[in-house]
Amino acid sequence: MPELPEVEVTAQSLAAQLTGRPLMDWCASAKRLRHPLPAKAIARLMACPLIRVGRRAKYVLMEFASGWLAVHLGMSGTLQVFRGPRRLGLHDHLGLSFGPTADPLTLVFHDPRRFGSVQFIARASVDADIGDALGATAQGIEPLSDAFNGPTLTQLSKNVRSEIKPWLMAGKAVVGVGNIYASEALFRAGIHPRRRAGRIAAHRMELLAQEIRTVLKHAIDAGGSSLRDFHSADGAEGRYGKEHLVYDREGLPCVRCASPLCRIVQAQRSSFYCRVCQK
DNA sequence: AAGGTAACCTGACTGC
DNA sequence: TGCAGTCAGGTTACCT
Repeated sequence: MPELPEVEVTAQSLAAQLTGRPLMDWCASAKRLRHPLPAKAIARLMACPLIRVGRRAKYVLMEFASGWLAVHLGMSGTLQVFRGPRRLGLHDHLGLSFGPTADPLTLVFHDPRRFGSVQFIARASVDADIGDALGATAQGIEPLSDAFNGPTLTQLSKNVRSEIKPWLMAGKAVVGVGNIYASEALFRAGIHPRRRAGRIAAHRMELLAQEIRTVLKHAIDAGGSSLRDFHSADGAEGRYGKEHLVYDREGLPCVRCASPLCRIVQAQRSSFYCRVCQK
């Protein structure tokens, strides 16, 4: 479910509801996620205020004085805030209760497929960029930052022989672009998903960088894509799913030229594109 | 270095 | 109604 826009919408919602509140209690399920829950670190955060909530790549970052809780939503994860205390239900893995005691809020991490994770990143272990501590998919440039533009993307793709779509999704050059938005941005830029990254002209890379930003911003404004069951931390549904131009539209007419859209598989993931409009 | 493959999981959907 | 097969927004480890 969650690519950058869904994670951003979640982080913004958590920030609005939980910033400044102290962690008062927590509970966890016994089922294991991609990483074991950092139980000791969470225990040490008791009574510590949540300084702020942000995002890096596809990670939600909850900042405390001693470090960050980094939550990855995997394929099916959600973070939702509930008023008052709340027990963990089926597929809930972590509950964090924030004060004040008179009016507590409980944050619940729910993830049926358990591809998600919760890690603690100690402040002391971070040099410059927290992305370095988060793994291979968080190394690249944030696509909504000023540092992300055509010339930079062109520079990074020099001599890269990988196909553009898997390269975009790998997170080494740009982070947060997942399967949906990679397909959408490439369609809007008129670039075939199989084209070699290092063989795309600078002016087309410029357009691609622009379309990546456009697609992500539109999705954030719409509250995220709502495939299956995405909803943000306040329970609202994303509406971007209705705006997909190619994703999950195999065989349907291209909005530009009306020829049937194609589906191929790259790096084990479905790619959707128009064979006429994308070269 | 880059590509392929399998693995980690549950749930929704399709077709027989 | 049920059962088997397929697919899903992500990441990582291990092969060639």
